[in-house]
Amino acid sequence: MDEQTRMMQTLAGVAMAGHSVQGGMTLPPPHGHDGGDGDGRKQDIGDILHQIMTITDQSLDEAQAKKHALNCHRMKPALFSVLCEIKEKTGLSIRGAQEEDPPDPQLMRLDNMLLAEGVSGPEKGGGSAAAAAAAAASGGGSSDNSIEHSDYRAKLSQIRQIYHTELEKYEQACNEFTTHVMNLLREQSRTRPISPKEIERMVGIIHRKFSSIQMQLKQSTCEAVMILRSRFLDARRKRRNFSKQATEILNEYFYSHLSNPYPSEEAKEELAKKCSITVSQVSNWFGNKRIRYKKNIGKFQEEANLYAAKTAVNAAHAVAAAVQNNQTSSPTTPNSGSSGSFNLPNSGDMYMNMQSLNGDSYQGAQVGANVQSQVDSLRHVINQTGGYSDALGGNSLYSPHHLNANGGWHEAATPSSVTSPTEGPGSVNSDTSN
DNA sequence: TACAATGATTGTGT
DNA sequence: ACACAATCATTGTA
Repeated sequence: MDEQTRMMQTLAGVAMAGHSVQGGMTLPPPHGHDGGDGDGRKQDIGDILHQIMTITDQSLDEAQAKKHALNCHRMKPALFSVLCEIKEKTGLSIRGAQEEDPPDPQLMRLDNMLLAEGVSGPEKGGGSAAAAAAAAASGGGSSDNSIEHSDYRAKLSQIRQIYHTELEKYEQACNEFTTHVMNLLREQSRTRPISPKEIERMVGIIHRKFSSIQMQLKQSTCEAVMILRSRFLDARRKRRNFSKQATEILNEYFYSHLSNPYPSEEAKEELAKKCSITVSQVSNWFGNKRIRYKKNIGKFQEEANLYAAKTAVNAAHAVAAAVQNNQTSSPTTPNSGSSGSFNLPNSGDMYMNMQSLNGDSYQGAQVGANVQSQVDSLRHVINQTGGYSDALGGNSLYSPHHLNANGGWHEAATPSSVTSPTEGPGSVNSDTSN
């Protein structure tokens, strides 16, 4: 407004000084001769300018009519050239005030995040990559959780779709508005001088306005993604019980390694693969299992029996097969001497026999490990059938003999060093994770 | 709906 | 880095 007023005053001044404007310019058509004095002319020009300035306040029809009248006015070219001249002079200040927009760091951050999340990236690959990255970030790290994250990905792609449609809408609105304004300016350029630079500047302003809206969109999209991530990838919220099969496999391992239920990294991986869960899930499971078992052994007795019996059958087969394969006459009844003792000398001997008889140390170790794991089960079953007193009572037949006085497995492993050879190099089911 | 079971997280100790 | 213990939050069930 300040600029406009200034221009108006300047215009009046120039018109006066240069005598380039002649005659009155009131809407009733002016008289053709140079009859007016200075004051009259000034008054006329003032009227015209006032009309121009107030044109926006009038109704559309009215304004259109006035515009047309002004356009047809014989003084129009003269007035136009004066306006051009003034504009030329004042244009510098406008141009000087204009600055090239620097890249907004916040916008860049949002862009990067959206790209990383696969919202603004390429269509398909981005999403899964983001899901995988998110999975890795959440501590999973395995590729097995793709099924788990399908829901997450579905939601993510929903967000992505909304984001893109909104973005498109904004872009469309921006373009529409820009062309509208440009048309308007072009139209107005017939009545007032508008340089291409000015149009450009106006377009820039519009774009900036729209990009700020776009930034809001990006921000809210980022927020939505973050919420989604916390909802879906915080597994505590989205806990799924493992499949029956998986639980069975884990329990089988647990109860067949009751003396030392600490699967090695390799064993964990193996179990994870078998159960279609992650290694950390296996670790969690064993952590929970150990603690819960230890806390309430009585409660797990039945389960223990079940799995022990289950694996005992396998053990018998495995032992028989191993014995047959090795054509040895080793005893097939592993704990004939087991009277509830913690140490299982036979199992150790068996391993030793296997290894000494078998030239292939790796194979020997494997057989040994298998045998050892089955021996745990066998011992358990035998103890059970042999009648056990309460598990918590000191010297019971089936007691957590593998647990030390402190209730820890680790210390108990020391006296049962005879079983440690089963975890020799190359042992697949080695429990020596420490 | 209350309760148990269960997978995951957090804090602590080694 | 790992294990343990406590705890949380969800799921399954009677």
